[in-house]
Amino acid sequence: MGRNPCCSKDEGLNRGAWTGMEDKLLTDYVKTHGEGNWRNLTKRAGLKRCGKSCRLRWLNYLRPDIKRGNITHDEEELIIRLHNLLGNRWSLIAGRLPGRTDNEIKNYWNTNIGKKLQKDNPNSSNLKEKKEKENSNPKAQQSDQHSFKMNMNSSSVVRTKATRCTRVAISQQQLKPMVATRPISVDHVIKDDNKSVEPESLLSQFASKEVHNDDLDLELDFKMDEFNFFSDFLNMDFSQPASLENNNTISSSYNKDHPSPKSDHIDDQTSLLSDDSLHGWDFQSITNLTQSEFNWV
DNA sequence: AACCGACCCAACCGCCATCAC
DNA sequence: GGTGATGGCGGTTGGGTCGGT
Repeated sequence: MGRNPCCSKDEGLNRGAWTGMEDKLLTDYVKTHGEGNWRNLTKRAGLKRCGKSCRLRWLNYLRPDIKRGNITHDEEELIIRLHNLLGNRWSLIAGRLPGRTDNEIKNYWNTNIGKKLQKDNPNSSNLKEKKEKENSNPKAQQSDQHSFKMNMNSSSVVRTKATRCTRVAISQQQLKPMVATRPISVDHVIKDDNKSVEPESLLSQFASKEVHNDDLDLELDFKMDEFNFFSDFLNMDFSQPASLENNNTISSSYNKDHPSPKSDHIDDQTSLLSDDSLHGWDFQSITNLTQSEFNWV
């Protein structure tokens, strides 16, 4: 059971389509006070709407930077590429299409692209049929889930569930080549005996081969903001057609309109994903990383 | 003109993650 | 660590519109 809805139906709140007056109240309020604190906003702005509804209305409709309608052929192609890569991660896809909202892209996919693709590939059963099949045959469902897991190895879809990871258990053999090739920021390192070790000391030990076999299975606290490979990856400019081609190798430059989070290690952001700097960080690396024997804690 | 089904899309719902206490 | 509040996300719904008969 989940939580109760944020606004119950008997609170006397308005529902359904928004009126022009409501839009104006919301727009004026957000322009004056900024986004956020949506629940309080409804009272302060004098709106009889639940906060969630206000947030959605603002994000999907009232925001000044929103493009509406007329999704271009280029945008459609980009959506297809991104969907192929990310699956139904509409917010991530929308993040790569300036002015487009996740809701709009989701609707566009469901009403246009999805059907188009289904026409092109009539063998793929539709969603309803799939669900009915699952309901009538739970074993087949389990099997499907199993094959899905197995197929993750070969799938091009990157599962991007936004989960913060601050700790990873890692063995010396695994860490050593990483340290040798990439700068990794480490807050502190805990050895098996629970004694903390200064990272610089550890790295220099690696460099001088002073770490012995009994130092295996270290636990690191990464500064994940700096170890930002996945966010770097997701911030790539996929609008460059070459981005997803070239067989598993990323060859795009950064989208300069959407710079990546700060990195202390990379001086020139725009060159981070250039051919040279990407050496060793291609799709195969992602696969290797996710399939590695790290114990993501 | 009236009916009906298909389509579109704004809005809603339920769940999850995170944060503050 | 537990709990409630809040924001964010993806899936789904339902009302309006359009086109065909």
